[in-house]
Amino acid sequence: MAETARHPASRYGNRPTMKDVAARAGVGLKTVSRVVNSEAGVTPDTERRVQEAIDALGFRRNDSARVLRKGRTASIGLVLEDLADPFYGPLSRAVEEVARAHGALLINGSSAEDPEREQELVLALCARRVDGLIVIPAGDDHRYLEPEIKAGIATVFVDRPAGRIDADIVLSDSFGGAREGVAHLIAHGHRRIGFIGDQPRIHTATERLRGYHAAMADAGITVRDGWVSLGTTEPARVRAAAEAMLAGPEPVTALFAGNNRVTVTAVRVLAGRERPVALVGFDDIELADLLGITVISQDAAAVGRTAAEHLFRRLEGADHAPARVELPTTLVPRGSGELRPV
Amino acid sequence: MAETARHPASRYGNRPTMKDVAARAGVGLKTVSRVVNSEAGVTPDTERRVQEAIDALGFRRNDSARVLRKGRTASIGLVLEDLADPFYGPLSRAVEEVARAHGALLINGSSAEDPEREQELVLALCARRVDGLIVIPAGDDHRYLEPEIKAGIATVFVDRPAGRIDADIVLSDSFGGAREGVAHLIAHGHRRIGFIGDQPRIHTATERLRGYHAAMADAGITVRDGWVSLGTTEPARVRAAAEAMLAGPEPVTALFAGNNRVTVTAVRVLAGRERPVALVGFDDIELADLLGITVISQDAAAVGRTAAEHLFRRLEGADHAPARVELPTTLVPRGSGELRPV
DNA sequence: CACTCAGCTGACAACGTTGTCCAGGGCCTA
DNA sequence: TAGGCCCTGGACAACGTTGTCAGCTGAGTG
Repeated sequence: MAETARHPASRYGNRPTMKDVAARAGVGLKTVSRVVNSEAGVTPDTERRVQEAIDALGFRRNDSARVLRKGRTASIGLVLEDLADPFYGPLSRAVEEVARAHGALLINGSSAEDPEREQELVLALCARRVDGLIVIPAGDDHRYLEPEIKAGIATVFVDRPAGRIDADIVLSDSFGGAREGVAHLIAHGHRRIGFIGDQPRIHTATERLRGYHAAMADAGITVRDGWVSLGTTEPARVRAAAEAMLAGPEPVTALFAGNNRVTVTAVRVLAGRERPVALVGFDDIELADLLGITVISQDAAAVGRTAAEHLFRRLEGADHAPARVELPTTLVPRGSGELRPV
Repeated sequence: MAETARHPASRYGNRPTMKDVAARAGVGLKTVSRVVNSEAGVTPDTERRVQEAIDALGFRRNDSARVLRKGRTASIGLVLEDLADPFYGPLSRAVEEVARAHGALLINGSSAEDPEREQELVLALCARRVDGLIVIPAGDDHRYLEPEIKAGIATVFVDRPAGRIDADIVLSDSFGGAREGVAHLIAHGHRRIGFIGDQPRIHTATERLRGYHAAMADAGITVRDGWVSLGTTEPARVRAAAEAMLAGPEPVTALFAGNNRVTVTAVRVLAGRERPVALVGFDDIELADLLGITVISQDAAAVGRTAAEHLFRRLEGADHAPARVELPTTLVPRGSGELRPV
């Protein structure tokens, strides 16, 4: 027991170490290290003996110690909003693939759109000394990351720019995408168009709103009070917002949904209505083709891949000024966005 | 440069250590450690001085060293098939939430259904000394994990049992779910029912097929050649399989889809047909309600949560025999499964 | 046969942290 | 005022690995 307290690492369950392997194989510690790392300069016979000892003992190198010694963890951190959101699955997977190609593991965390939780997660990852960080920011002040970045943790922000610090960023063209989507509705004859988006705190939400306003202004349409709803994407509130816009003597004839969750709820609301209402949503959704939903599609996997590749280029020494990469969006017409106003 | 070689950890970018903080605050090393870990026995005044030094230097504890010393990494590994698959997003998120509640981080990896890649990932996680592992197995031989488990890495398998070793397992009732779904079709008058599933190598695929056979046998129906297709879930092949079953003089009047990806393709195939064909799919899909798709729903989040809770119970010392937890599925009738044969 | 040289091997320190243990100082009590 | 005790602080070793460097062996050469 006292033994346990003295050697807390026995919690590993007394895993064999290189020392044990060395003793069993009758060689020196460093020779085991050489075999484990496939370094040159070991006779085939010695190597065989060491390998046998490794197999017999079930030895597995302790990467914690290795990391401590080498200074690189071969892991990167990804902090996103919600792993369960269909937008982040492919993004995360794409990041993982790039990491794998570079021999790195991926540590994942969801901020749940809570700035404090984001910071807590990011700092935990920094304490682990991840080599790099990919962050989909929830907060709007990332100065807490300055010492970390200065200390060498490469960081790339995704989907929304970092707050109050200058850093690499990869995002979709939210403004342009929304503008195109709304212009598409206008081109099909709509003038009274509603916009339902996420909280204005979120950068993409305001960018998309800005796109909406730009398209309306381009067409010389004055946006009326009540056509715009910004808030949570919680179904009940989105439903209420949509229904309010669709009521009254001069209801909107078309809706622009600011993200995939809003689109899903909007589809449900519109499905229960007699009068057809046009709809364009930002972000693609599975089966949207079967439901005939017109969307502004952004390629989540491409965003993730681009960000990760950028990160590894930094890790390999690229030290140019922070860059901003904006990926284009695509309008995918499927019917709902081509309905004429009634 | 020689300096760099001698002190490879300078790759951290010369991050300050506790020693640096101690020097700056004019206290001993251990005192800094105490402050960092909020241990008792430090005067408020000393604590303040240390804290100031920490902030000034931008010190962040190096968890690698901590882990090495303490023997616990406060992280768990999750190896699944594909993070981009909508089934695994919620599962992964649920695992993450439980981990978070226990103060642990989550390291994620996708096996892409490749046994070799699974093993590679799992062993990499073991080398990191994750405290525990949650694995959705791709391979069917997990004896390679025996030394790891013996060495104390708690392991829970999910969705499919481990191969050739005895371990904890949490899964959905694939057999019962499929049987219920097929029986549902039979109850609506179908006799010629097709089954399209994943590769027989995958446990859930064969369990669901077994459920199909059981339901058919219960109804005294002889399953004909050509009603069953097992293979990849790649859209083109699923499409070909479905079309083959729907052709000929005695086509099937209903389809049972073995997983969400098959269901999606099946819906696409059936959407292009005149004659209505009934469909029940295993796994729920977003917007399936709007498309009226009847499914056997399994609660991915519940599976993830259960597995993670089980894992942490193990980590906290539970050492009963390996357990098997089977979660029930739910039939959700939405129209497609209630169509009568034509 | 002595010498060189190359190729293997192992002793040792260091990575940054935490557990143990001891020293010193202040305070309280007798 | 002396004695004892508690509280705070620090020296030191250890966790398991890898880089450095020096020693050893055996073969080849003059």
